[in-house]
Amino acid sequence: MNPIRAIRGMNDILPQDSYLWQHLEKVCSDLLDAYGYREIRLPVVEQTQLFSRAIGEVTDIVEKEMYSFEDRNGDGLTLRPEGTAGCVRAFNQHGMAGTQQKLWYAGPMFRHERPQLGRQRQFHQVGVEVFGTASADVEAELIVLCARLWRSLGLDSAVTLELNSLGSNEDRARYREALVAYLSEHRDQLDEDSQRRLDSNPLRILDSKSEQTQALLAEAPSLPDFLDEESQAHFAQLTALLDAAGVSYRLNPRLVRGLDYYNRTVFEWVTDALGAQGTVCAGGRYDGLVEQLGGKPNPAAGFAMGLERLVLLMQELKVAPAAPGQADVYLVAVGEGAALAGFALGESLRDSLPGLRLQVHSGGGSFKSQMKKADRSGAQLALVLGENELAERTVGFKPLRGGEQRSVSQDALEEELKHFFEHEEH
RNA sequence: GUGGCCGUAGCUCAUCAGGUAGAGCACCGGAUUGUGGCUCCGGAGGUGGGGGGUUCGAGACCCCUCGGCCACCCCA
Repeated sequence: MNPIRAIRGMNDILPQDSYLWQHLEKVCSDLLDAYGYREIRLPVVEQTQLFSRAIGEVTDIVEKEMYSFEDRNGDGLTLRPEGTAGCVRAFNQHGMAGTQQKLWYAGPMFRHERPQLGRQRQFHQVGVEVFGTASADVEAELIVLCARLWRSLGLDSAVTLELNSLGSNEDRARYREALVAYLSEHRDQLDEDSQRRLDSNPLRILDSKSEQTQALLAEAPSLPDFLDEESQAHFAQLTALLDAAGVSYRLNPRLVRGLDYYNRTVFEWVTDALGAQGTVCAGGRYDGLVEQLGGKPNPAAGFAMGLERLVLLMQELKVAPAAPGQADVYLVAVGEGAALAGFALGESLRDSLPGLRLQVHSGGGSFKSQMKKADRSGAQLALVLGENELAERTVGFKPLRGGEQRSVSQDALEEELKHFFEHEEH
């Protein structure tokens, strides 16, 4: 019989890596907490309609990447391909309209794409959203928060910020028209993909990788020229705030996002250390989305970061913290009586020293094989219990990383352990 | 979804004009009685991703399929 394998593009995260994920998640949640953001936990499955309305009917995500299915009631459901839509839905559903909300969430997202480095079918994001505030200090805070996160993780040297404004919906519509008019005249000079996008999603042509297309775009109408006064002022305020905070950025008038709901500010944190999947974090303002999903008009902005990519980047840059050992103390017990006593001793140590990372050997075996496991656990100390110790009510106290084994009475063990690890701290 | 490269023990790889597979690491055990890390010895572990075809005979050749990597596309 063939062994069952995981679904393509849906990977296990093994213990040798999970500690890194935990580290990343902890740094994120601590930082968000420090900025006053609160966690919201959202379902992984939503009505299909939520995503087609939020992300845009003609986007690739909706057209060909969603995991959609009918449930037993015949309802059309979809595994969330991104987090913002569900977050907006919750915002509306729970009557948060009119209040300022600073929220974050983390969890798996699903897109049926061809897997490659930094791109899985089940991948993980941390998303951050701010509802109810229209001013640019919101985007500035989101960006500054990211910058601090990169510093905490040791990634700041490898990521750069790209920034642009899409203007108002009207600005964007006028620009779109002008761009289509210009490109249509030169349609035959566009690459194949761009020709297709000319009808479906013309703004995406701006970040085409085709040299020929890029050459053509040099002469094309430029998005910043189409911004109305308000959008210009908004963008100016944002850059002033970033300058004041000392966050550097690169203005990229070609930067557009793949999801339809953005307006005004869009930004991306990119790296060249990860091959083709260079975007590690991206977001922007989406003032129209709340209303679009049936709520009262409510300004909003947010971003999401890809955790797989951040983990890869930490590994690539070798800024990942070292993997912790399985235990600090490993208790070895040989013989039936000793195994029994050792098991009880382990529990009593856990009572008296709750923070102690103690592994009690299980599975029996010789001193030799148990000691071998003690060593491989990464423990600093082995506690050895055999017939002799049992008879004397002592325990062998053996430092594994230098030092001599000595015998310690079981009554004094707690104090000896405290003493040992106080010195280990340094 | 498209294109290129690839798929041999848990991992990294080797072998051979096509004649039914090895090494290192890891794992388990041993090297005088109850003790790890170094060394030495031994053991276990592969229907050669899966299926079909060519052949007297295929892991090696052909096809399909599944999977991996890279790029496109897309995006975090």
